[in-house]
Amino acid sequence: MSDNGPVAGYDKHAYEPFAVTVDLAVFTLRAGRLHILLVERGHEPYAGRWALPGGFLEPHESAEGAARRELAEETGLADVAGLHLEQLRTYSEPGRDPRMRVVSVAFAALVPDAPQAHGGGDAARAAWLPYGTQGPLAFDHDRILADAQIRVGGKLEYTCLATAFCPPEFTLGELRQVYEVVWGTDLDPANFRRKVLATPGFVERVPGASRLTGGRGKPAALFRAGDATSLHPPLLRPAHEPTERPRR
Amino acid sequence: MSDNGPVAGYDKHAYEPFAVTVDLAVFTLRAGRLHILLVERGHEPYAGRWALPGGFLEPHESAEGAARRELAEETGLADVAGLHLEQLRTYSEPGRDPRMRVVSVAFAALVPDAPQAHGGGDAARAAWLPYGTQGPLAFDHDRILADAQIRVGGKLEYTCLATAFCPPEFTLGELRQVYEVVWGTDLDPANFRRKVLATPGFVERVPGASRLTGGRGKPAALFRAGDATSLHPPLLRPAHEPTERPRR
DNA sequence: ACAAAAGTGTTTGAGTTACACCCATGT
DNA sequence: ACATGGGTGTAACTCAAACACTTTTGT
Repeated sequence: MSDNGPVAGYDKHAYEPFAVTVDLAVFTLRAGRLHILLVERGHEPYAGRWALPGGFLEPHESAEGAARRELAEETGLADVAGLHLEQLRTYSEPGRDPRMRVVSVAFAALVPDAPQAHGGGDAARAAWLPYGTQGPLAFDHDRILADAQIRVGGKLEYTCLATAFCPPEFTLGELRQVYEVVWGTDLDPANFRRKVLATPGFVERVPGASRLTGGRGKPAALFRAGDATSLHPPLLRPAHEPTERPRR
Repeated sequence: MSDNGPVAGYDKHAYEPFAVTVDLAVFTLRAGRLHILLVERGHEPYAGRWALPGGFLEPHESAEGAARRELAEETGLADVAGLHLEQLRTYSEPGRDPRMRVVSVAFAALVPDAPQAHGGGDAARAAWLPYGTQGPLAFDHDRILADAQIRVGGKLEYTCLATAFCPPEFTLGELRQVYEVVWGTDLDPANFRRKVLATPGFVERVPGASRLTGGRGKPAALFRAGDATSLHPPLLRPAHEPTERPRR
């Protein structure tokens, strides 16, 4: 952005051009497992491999705009406007695409329990796969996906992001399951409930309504996502390995 | 990255090329204030305005590589390898540079009390300015800088990042000052000390040595940065609006 | 009746805050 | 002597983990 680069006059074609793309890690919760949206590549390189959905930036759009457009095309969802879409980071290592220099802005998207995936506008096959079963992906998409999963898991701790996985109305048990599935841990239902309700604006009660929770158990109250976005104090993930702490 | 874009054959010059640059928000602590490294623009647009240092990606380097190269050029520091450099996000709105389509990967860098800034390899003037006194910057750099400051402040809470502002050996008072300056709050020295020492790997004692703290007061023990990177439990910033707390 | 999940209550303990107090140095 | 910042001790408080217990459904 400064003029300290080698080109002072911005000769548009003097240098090897960079292609700029977006890649999307689209997560959903289905059948109690974290799923990820993937497309199958039709040609080389990596023909037949799964890859993250994505595509080129068009001249008039920002990376966020391109990501939301791709999200709509690949998921087939009608109202893509309300979905959570978050820029992750940009991957720019030379050689990450063998054909040319591609700089890719990666995004993470969170969608409620998903409609059928379909191959977007073109012939590529698209599918929701349980996270962890996807095998090696094309390009550096394994790394992007891993980075995305870490980011999403971390953001659950200090944001109200978890509601993005839920339908418009949900029970606290469903909300708790979001944390349990993404973190791979169990949470105490009683303490979770207190914690969520003690955070103003995290969720709000839907008056009157309640939902039977799959047959078993007492019917649960329904909640909507509130207008809060951050979680103070945070909802900390249980310590994975209990830290051996020296006492004085 | 997928082939869902409009161009299947990767014709390198068929599209308006994107320029890819890096922009750096370089922070340091000097004289008890947060300072930011800026360069003065020599020509239009925004001639005479301050801007973040940065420049074009060269064909063989990643954004991280370009950022570290620019950091070395602009700060004049010898060992730029150990400095903390962190990708912030990518700014890609069309029109953010009036001349052409520029996609910029922004980084935040943290350096210990700084040597003289000098204009890098070219004629641009460079200087350390106290954060907040810089006036409107060129392009969208005000926003990038604000985003960077928020990110750095937040990361102090749950990472060991604060040592990146310190020289190789430092006192706990100096480390505490990092938090106080970046957050703009005062911290209790006693509790801060306990908190830092209770986190394994945050700092380690330099045996024997101690430093006179600018003349006044008891000589303080010296510490080095440890090998820990994250802070569990976090060192939370005091509540911004003081919660009405019943006194004992 | 039993299992299962929602929801409430209570105990306990870890961690933080606030502040009192001593220590070592320069002026 | 006194101011200044380093460093230790401690009581009060807050919050969250753990778990017992009641409620309401389906089988």
